[in-house]
Amino acid sequence: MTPSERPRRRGRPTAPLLSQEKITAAAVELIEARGYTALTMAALARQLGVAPSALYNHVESKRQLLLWLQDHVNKEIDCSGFGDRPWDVALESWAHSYREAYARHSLLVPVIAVTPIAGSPHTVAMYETVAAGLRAGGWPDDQVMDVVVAIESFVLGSALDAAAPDDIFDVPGDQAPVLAEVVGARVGRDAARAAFDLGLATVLAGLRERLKALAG
Amino acid sequence: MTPSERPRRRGRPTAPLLSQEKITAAAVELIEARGYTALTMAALARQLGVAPSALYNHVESKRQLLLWLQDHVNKEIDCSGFGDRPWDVALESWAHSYREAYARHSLLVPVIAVTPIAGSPHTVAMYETVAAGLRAGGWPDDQVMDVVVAIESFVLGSALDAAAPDDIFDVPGDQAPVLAEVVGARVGRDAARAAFDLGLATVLAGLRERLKALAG
DNA sequence: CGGGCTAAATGAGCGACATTCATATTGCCT
DNA sequence: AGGCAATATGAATGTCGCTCATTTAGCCCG
Repeated sequence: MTPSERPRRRGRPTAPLLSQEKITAAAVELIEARGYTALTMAALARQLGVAPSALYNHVESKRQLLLWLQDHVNKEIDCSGFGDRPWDVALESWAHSYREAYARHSLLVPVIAVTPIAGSPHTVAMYETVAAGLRAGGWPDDQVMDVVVAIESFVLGSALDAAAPDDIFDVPGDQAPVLAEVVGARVGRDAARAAFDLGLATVLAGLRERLKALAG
Repeated sequence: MTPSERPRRRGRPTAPLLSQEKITAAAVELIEARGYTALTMAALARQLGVAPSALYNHVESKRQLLLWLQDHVNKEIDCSGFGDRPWDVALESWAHSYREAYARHSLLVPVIAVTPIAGSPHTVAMYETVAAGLRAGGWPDDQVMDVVVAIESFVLGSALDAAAPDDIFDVPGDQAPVLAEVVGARVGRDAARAAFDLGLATVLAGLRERLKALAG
């Protein structure tokens, strides 16, 4: 049987079929169902029941779509600690939440790391919250962004690392004996997670020390 | 005037025109001259005076080419501190060198973060050196890779950050007043560099403290 | 010495994508 | 009622990475 072709209407529909919200939601659905390689403009249009070219009435380019996705992801990052908890505690839970979000969206990392935040309202809101929290915690204005960027760099690097296969460091023991041994010494655990936890704890300890030195 | 078509030979040449070294070198040249977007298989073949399909007798895929590039880049990272300097000093200069290398090759970051190192001899050698250095510095085997990965995550995240435009955090002051202020408070400096230096110093301080606690 | 195997090139062409464009249809505003 | 703007369609385009049949030349082996 010929599949009953859905009779697509030509021309302007009564109500717009597309919008930023619908497109972003469909993209998220697609990614969660079939991963980032499945996110093509054609597949996205299909998901929305629309011709590929129709998307371009609403989104400038695929790159812009990724920025919408970024803002969507950032909306889910937990900044709630800033305000009611000490800056270091808030920073820690923010970093954890941030890493988890981008571990699931590591393909976005190289895009967002390089894109101005101005067009992304939730992203701006997040930075505002974090910056205000650090300032309230006693950090001088001219170091706040350095702290934010340093943590963020670590978080995004760790998110990439979390997307790596578990055996990424496996090597024949005769080529690199020490490496083979220390790699072997960490099997069993979630290695990427352990490295992140160690790194984050270390940075936070260092930051506390630094702020104390500034104040004292 | 018709450009004198170089008479390409068909069939097997007397001596191979291509090899891993030549291809990698040509790719580096191309990237340094015209950036990563110019690195296409066609352009690379052109650079080598060869048909695009000829490349595939020597390299499996573009992805593999990028891995060759990774190994080439890693060869230039300075690990000389390990062996003759204290572990923390060596780690610091390694991190600096590492970041500089990948700031110039940030497109490789998402690729290498996810690719097993086994096929890349210089990369393996680098990790072996670093692992041996940390062990010699007193780090227990089961934490060596966590330290390495933590530093590496920070370095790669910072390399991405270094590729970002300077105005990435610029926002209208009415939308995010605190953010606008703290961003304004760091103009003039190389912001990405400052964040990296602060982060690295902080991590190193934290690591020293942690190792002391382990020993004591 | 000659015949086949293999390495290494060529060029045509394919399939996936993002993106553009002419065109069509419809609602809204004047 | 007329016209404009919004929003869809589908065909077409250009760029890529990559494959394949074919060609040529050196090398090994009988």
